[in-house]
Amino acid sequence: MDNHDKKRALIIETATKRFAHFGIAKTTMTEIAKDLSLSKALLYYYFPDKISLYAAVLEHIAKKMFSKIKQGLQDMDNSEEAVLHLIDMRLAFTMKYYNLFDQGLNSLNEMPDELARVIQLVSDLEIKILADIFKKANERGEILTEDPTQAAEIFLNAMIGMRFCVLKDKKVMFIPTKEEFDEISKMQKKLAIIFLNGLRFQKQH
Amino acid sequence: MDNHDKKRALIIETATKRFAHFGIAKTTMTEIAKDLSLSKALLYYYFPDKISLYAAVLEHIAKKMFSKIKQGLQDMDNSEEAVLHLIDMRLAFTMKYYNLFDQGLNSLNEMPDELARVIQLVSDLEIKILADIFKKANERGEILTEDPTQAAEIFLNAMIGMRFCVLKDKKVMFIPTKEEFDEISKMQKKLAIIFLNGLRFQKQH
DNA sequence: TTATTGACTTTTTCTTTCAAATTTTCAATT
DNA sequence: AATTGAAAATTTGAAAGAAAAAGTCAATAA
Repeated sequence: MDNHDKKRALIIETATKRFAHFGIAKTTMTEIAKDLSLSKALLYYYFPDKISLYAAVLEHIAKKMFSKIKQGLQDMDNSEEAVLHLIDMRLAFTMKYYNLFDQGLNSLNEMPDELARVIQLVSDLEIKILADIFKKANERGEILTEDPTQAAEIFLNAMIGMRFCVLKDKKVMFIPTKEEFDEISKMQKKLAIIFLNGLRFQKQH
Repeated sequence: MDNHDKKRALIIETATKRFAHFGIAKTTMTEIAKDLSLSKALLYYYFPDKISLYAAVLEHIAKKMFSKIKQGLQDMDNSEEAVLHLIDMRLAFTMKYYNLFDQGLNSLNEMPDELARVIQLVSDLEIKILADIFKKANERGEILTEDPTQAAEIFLNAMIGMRFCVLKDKKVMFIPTKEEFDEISKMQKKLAIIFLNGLRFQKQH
């Protein structure tokens, strides 16, 4: 990693703290520059605009999460344990970086290309991880899926989407409480168990 | 049904057209009154406020949908067919009354009590319908669920939530297109099949 | 007593304006 | 290539006032 990349990484690291805590809207480039004791203009030397820096931060955190998930996955020898681990790690990161993840999804206006790219990338990476879990389970004979990637996609959409439904009833204005996160997590795990069970003898069609 | 109730029903019917097409925000009480050729004040004689009228419309449409679902359910003798039918009917109504259903979920500010009540009611009704499907399937020996209501809740949260995830990637500003609705529906059906399969030999715990 | 209304009040939303904050650019410097 | 200060361009936020919409009520008709 050359000097340029090192500095970039440093900026990302610092920006992460601000973005994770206050979200993109409540964080200014001036603040990030001040945190790093350098000029705002220099930030623009390393990142073309605020959104790109934000996207870089998002990518960084997501990859950190995936690396942690994969790490835990090494010791695991059955798919149920693996998927529940994925859900747990997801919950931990979502709670810690709520403002970060929230933004990308929440904006109703048009999404900048760079951000869209990162979100797509992150989504693909997560599907891949889960698809790999399914593939291994397939090999072990635990389940029987012809298309692990598709199954992963279905499961992730369902599991992640649950969040919106569970929170819908309650009046969740800002950041969900620990209890609300736990409720979501519990639901997601129940879904996971039934879903995996459903893959055991999936009908071929 | 006495005169009072008849008039109420007429108001609801007329209001439905406006709300379904323009949503609650873009529909005024004056417009509804004009449609009915009566005074705005009279609307307030029948409904305490705009939200209550909106809630009544929502309840009316939801019950219409559930009645249609149940009707179709009568001829069906297996759970998969039944659940797929539920998804189809849901799609049809969601497409037709998109602006209607969208509102309740979308408002980030606090939800008025009356609207919350109706949404809860509608949610409960749908859970009951699906739980009944599961119970019947249980009796037929198709599946094996100790808690059909809980299973229904999990499935509905997952299935409905999918919508948000599937639409997230794409830039869906306003009303989703037919294609997007179809994509969601396809996903939901795949989930349904795996989920039902997962209930066949559910682990007791 | 119930249904209905027009005129009224209150509340919310929209528009405009303007200053301040923030993002973004750039020529000059190390 | 890395860095900066200063300035331009853009976005945001507050204030104020107008317009629209929600909601009320005393009077009237049936």
